[in-house]
Amino acid sequence: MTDKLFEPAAERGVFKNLDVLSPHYVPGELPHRLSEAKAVSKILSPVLRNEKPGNIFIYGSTGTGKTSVVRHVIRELERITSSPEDNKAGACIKAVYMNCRTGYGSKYQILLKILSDDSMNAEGMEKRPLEGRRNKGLSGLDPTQLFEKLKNVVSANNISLIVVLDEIDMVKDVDDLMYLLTRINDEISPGRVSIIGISNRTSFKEMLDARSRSTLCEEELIFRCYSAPQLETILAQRADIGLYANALPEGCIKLIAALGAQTNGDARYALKLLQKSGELAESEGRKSIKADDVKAARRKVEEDIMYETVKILPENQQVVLYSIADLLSKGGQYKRLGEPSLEGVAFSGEVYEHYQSVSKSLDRSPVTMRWFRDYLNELQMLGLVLLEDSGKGVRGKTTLIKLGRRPEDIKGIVEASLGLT
DNA sequence: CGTCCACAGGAATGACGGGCGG
DNA sequence: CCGCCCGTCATTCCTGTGGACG
Repeated sequence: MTDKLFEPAAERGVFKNLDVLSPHYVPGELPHRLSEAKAVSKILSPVLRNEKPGNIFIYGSTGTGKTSVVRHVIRELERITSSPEDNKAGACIKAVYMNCRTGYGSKYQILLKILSDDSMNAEGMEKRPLEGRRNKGLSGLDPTQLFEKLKNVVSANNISLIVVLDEIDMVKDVDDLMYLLTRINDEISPGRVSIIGISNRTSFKEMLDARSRSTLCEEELIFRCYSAPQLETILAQRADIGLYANALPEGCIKLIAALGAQTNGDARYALKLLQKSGELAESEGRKSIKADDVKAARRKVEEDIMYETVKILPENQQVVLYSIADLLSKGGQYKRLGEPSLEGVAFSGEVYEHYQSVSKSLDRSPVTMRWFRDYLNELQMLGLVLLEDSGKGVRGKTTLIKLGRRPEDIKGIVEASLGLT
């Protein structure tokens, strides 16, 4: 029983406000991430005195609040600078956030984004006599010109520019980008640029060259996974705002949190689990979630998450993934030489052959070996396939390809994404 | 032991489409 | 509307590497 006698009539039985469960929602308070938020704001605080803060590299697996914390701190920073009594130094802070996975995978695209971002063009820009007319929207310029342009804008307006690069491991020429952005600080007197890089890949740091590593990692933060009790608080907080009272029994919170903790302490996963559980309950006309809903939602969530990553892949990559799944689901092993067959493993050669015939049957023209290999590596980066160097004994030099889960499942997901039958 | 096979991944180059100036 | 300059995707060519085999 709630303390209210009458609940307002609602179409939905469980959800009051679904937005709250979205991964993009940044709550006013971040449970269990206060010290991280403080650390970030402390590093950034020089910006309020018009001094350059250190670059930050944030590392932590998915759903550990990296993005939320950064957005939260930036939001706070913007609030402070917009109030004259808090912003005594008159600092002009521009923060540009982008997720490098979605369309910002090269230094060019990133520079373009920074320059075209609303916050860079908002007030002030046109008024200053920095270059006369064409200030807005210039693309079709080469990177060095973009660079000069950015320098001018930042310097002429004494901007403290904070570039947030989420999923920074997805940008191809990071080293170039790092060099470019940090060089601005050497070449201009007023104005400064600092970088916040976010990644969930451990290996990323090693991929950087020594120079850009030391610049990016001036300050380093590691976000640890959430424990089950921590996830409980997070879930309870969101349920409080997003769900009707009593829609989520205590036991279900614990269950979802436990499952979330098993899945790398991924809050995003846990929240999605909550959402799907609620939808299941609603679909049966109930007003509260049962443990069975949660269990049933699990599989759905995993498929959903995978589907999301597959869906945004270029079609060619999807076809490559499909070929792998298809071959492995048929138990593909290397047949040409009388070699020991390995369960669930395929060689790059045979997969390429299969890919060619799959492409034909889909009425698409297959790409060359060369690109096929690049796609394979790309899929590995995304964690969709496992590649292993065939060490000794197997064959000259080849790659062993495996899938993280059942080939049939992946096949189905890609089929859905490509719109096959 | 040299040669060939099967593959990895760098470099050069071209086709294509988008925004911009005229 | 056209030509220009860009980035991206893709091909082609190439060099390197390691096991297999006569």
